[in-house]
Amino acid sequence: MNAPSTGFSISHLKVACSNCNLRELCLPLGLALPEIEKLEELVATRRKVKRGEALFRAGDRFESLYAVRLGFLKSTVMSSDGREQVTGFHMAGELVGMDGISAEQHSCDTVALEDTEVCVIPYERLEDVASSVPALRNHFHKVMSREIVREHGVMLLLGSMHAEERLAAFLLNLSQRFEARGYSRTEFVLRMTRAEIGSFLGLKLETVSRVLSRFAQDGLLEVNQKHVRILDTEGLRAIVSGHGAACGNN
Amino acid sequence: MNAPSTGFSISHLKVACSNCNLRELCLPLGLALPEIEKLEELVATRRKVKRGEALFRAGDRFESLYAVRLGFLKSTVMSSDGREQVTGFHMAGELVGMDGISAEQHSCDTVALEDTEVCVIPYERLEDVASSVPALRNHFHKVMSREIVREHGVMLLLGSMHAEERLAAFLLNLSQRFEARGYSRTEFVLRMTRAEIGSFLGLKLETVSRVLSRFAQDGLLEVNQKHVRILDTEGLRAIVSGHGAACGNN
DNA sequence: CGTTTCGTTGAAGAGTGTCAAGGCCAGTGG
DNA sequence: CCACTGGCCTTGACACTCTTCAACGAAACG
Repeated sequence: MNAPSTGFSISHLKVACSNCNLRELCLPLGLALPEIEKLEELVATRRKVKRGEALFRAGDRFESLYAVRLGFLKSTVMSSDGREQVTGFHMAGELVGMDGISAEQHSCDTVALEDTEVCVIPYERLEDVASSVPALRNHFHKVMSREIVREHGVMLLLGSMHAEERLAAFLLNLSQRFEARGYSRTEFVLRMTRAEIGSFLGLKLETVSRVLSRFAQDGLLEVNQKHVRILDTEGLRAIVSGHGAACGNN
Repeated sequence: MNAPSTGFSISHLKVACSNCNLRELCLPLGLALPEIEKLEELVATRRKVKRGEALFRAGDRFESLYAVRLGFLKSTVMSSDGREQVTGFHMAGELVGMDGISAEQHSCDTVALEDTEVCVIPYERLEDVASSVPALRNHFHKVMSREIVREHGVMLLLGSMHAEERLAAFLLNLSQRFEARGYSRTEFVLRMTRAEIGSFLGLKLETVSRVLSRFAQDGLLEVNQKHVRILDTEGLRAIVSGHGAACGNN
């Protein structure tokens, strides 16, 4: 029963949400012990996804949701004529796969941008457990709702912001998410390419590159390929809120 | 107990989902009678919203979801610096308010574009009923998931399409939704202004107007202010799929 | 260590936005 | 009934942002 810290048994894979350091992100607060136990039954297995591989693809039968344990992924949708759009980037503690519920098959591809590990949450079981654990059900609904709200924010960004504003908002968002996970708020590595950032932000990769260079030139940040250090968070905020702060009109 | 078909009692307002002609849109298929009864208890009241009034506003405490019975609404989000983005238009049979679940308060405004009537679905009661009626719970999850998928589509549109493609996709989407409700697929009235269309599509109202004129000139449709008649659905489809079909490259 | 992928930068051009003027329509009040 | 008003829509001219095309440099990978 008690797995030694060496060894690599199935039971070791079978997880302990209760001492997962992501539980504040994944789980509702204040679950009683019996509830946590039900929950741990829920998470059947883990799954590793190598960089470049897909966790699932559009058209795949929907069976499970996935909680990212570690790593980094992107989701993309594709139009009938082959245009691709990155709809989101996912990091530890986030839940992916909810797009699949509606049609019982996935509607987007979700691909690892670095070696990634996820907890597999069989959906049918989740439905069962959720109906008997109100706090979990509630939490699940909130997570879905939060995704809807997040996407509203992306629509605002795509629909009404300029390139510089989009990039600034994007960097601040990443910054904040890293911070919430205990990483540096100001210094991090971009797991995605310029083209992927561009796709997400509705820009071409050249524009992304140029704007990053401009930010660096203006002393807002340092960029070295994928490595970013934010020097002036407030400056970025000012850019998001209608260009440079000094510009009162608009 | 049995309300006469004349009269206008509360019980009459208290609604019968079972013979609502929108039930295919709102409800899961194949509910047994007792389940439908539970469901009818759920829908406490109706609410009328006059043109221009808000069903709810960002910041309002979240208490209920709303099923549109008749009318037309828009949802908008607003950035801290006052930019507004229309995130969706809603018509009969659609569920609105799901943005509010995550933070227990709404994060967008939802405003009637014409006199509208909604069924009020108190959320707490929905959670209760859903946990004991699997089909309903399932359906609810699907509706939320569908909203996520819809928004992915909007992100694709905003992130990677040109003005003409956006407008064509928008018109086809409306067309299809009207058809699903038994209205004409080819002839309808736009309930929103050019500015609202533009906001939704990430374009300025002038661009919307120009593109509509161009479509009319190309024989794809007739436009008369808010009245639209689609003449060439296939032509519009061709535009959505990478500009004019004849244009093989790109 | 070559090959490939990714990133940067420049110049030219297309697509939208901006500004401005005028037309159309519904509602209002004389 | 008609003139007036205000909101909405259309159209033109011009400016500007972003894309496109192209070349090159830098890092990653086998």
